[in-house]
Amino acid sequence: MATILIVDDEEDIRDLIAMNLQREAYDILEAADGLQAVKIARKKVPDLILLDLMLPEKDGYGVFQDLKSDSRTRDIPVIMLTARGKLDERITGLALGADDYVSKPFSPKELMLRIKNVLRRVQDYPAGALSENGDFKFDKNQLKFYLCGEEIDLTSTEFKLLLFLIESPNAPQERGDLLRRVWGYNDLIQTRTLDTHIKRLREKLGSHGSQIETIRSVGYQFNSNDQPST
Amino acid sequence: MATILIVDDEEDIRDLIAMNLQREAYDILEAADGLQAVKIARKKVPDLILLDLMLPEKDGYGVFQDLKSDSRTRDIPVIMLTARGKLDERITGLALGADDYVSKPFSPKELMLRIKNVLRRVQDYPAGALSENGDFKFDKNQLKFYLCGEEIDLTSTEFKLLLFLIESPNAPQERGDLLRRVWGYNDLIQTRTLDTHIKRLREKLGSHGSQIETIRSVGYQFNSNDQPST
DNA sequence: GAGACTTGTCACAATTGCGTCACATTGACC
DNA sequence: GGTCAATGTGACGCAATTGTGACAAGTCTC
Repeated sequence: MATILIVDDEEDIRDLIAMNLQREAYDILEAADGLQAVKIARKKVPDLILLDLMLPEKDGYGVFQDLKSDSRTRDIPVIMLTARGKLDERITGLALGADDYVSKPFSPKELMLRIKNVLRRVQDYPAGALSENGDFKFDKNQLKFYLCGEEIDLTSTEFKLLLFLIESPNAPQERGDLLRRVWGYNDLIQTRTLDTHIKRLREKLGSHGSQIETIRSVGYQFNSNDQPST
Repeated sequence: MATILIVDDEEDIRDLIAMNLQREAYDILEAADGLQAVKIARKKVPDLILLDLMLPEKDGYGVFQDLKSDSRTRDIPVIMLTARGKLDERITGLALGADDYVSKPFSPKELMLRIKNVLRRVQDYPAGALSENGDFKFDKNQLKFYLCGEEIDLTSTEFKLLLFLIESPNAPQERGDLLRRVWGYNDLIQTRTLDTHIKRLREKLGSHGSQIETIRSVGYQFNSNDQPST
């Protein structure tokens, strides 16, 4: 379930959003002014904040800055709502770091779409969808792999193999296990396929390729560079 | 002039609407049942559809679904009319994607207001109907597509396909999902239709065609050139 | 009903992933 | 240092996937 904080004093917008979203099991928090919003956001961390820039008491941008300056709320995506769709306001909002920007009047459909788009980023990544180790980062949903922030194109076999190695770092993985888990081979067959793929992986990893170590007569092992937290 | 399609078999409502609206230069189309409504809507694309859920022949929701599953009418705003103002019905309607919902009995003034509200969104603020990514721009109301400001003629299938890809940029869209969302295929059927349409799209996109990337054994992905706002 | 347009399917070409092989290199043990 | 098994490496070929052009059926327009 996603939690959304709505910062707005107009009831109809709250109703609209509540009606559209609650059916899909969203948890709605409400706040009529800025201070309260920041307070709620810090207490129960929402997945998304819907911020109306036309607040009665406080400047919407100020609330936004407050949220962004607190580490507990800094990384929550914010969708801004404004009465006017002026370009310079839009630019200001996006420049400040808003994730999206919707001008009133808007259709329910549009708002829902934007909310879902933003939430998709959050919800598509349930715990475990991202796997990370040092400079190695996996996006298991999108089947993408990043090395030092740069996307590296891996084939699906390479992806599975590297992921399996990295999820058990600093421990040798036996050939038989690798063949079973990555290729689905159940019999202990004799094949050089594994070695060839290790080679191709090392190539694609460049200087980091050496982190895949050969354990003679056993298999392969990924050596993490991560410092164990002391 | 705005064009409104009224799907209703109660003459008084039609009269009411006609009287109120024609003075302000609206074009009224009429349909007494679902099939006819869908037919008219496809032929002469209205700006707004007023759909009575209490139809004699067909289920109003069914008509709605029909309209929404056709690319030519999918993005026309729909106001639902119902005799009952139950909240769950209202929610069902809005969840399905209706733009507004009016319960009978209603005052002419209220209905006019809602009609004008919806039309204003479409006519003055087409923002919700616009989808944009880099040089790619969609007008979902007019079903038009612009590349670098120039209109490119897309068929409705091409439009749906490209829009779906672009609304989830930089992420692979699986063949199955595309076939389901664009073609409505629910079974995992084996077809080359998708590939053929991708090819036709790439052709029409010219040098930008390469932004549609093939993800082997998975599907296709649209690569955005947009810089993420920092 | 003629003609233009859209769209699904097919056959064939091009591409890509991947398993295997031959040979080179390495490392353990004598 | 010699020997042998295990692994590294580059090349090759098959099979699956995708690109491409043509075609025919269906739909809409006039």
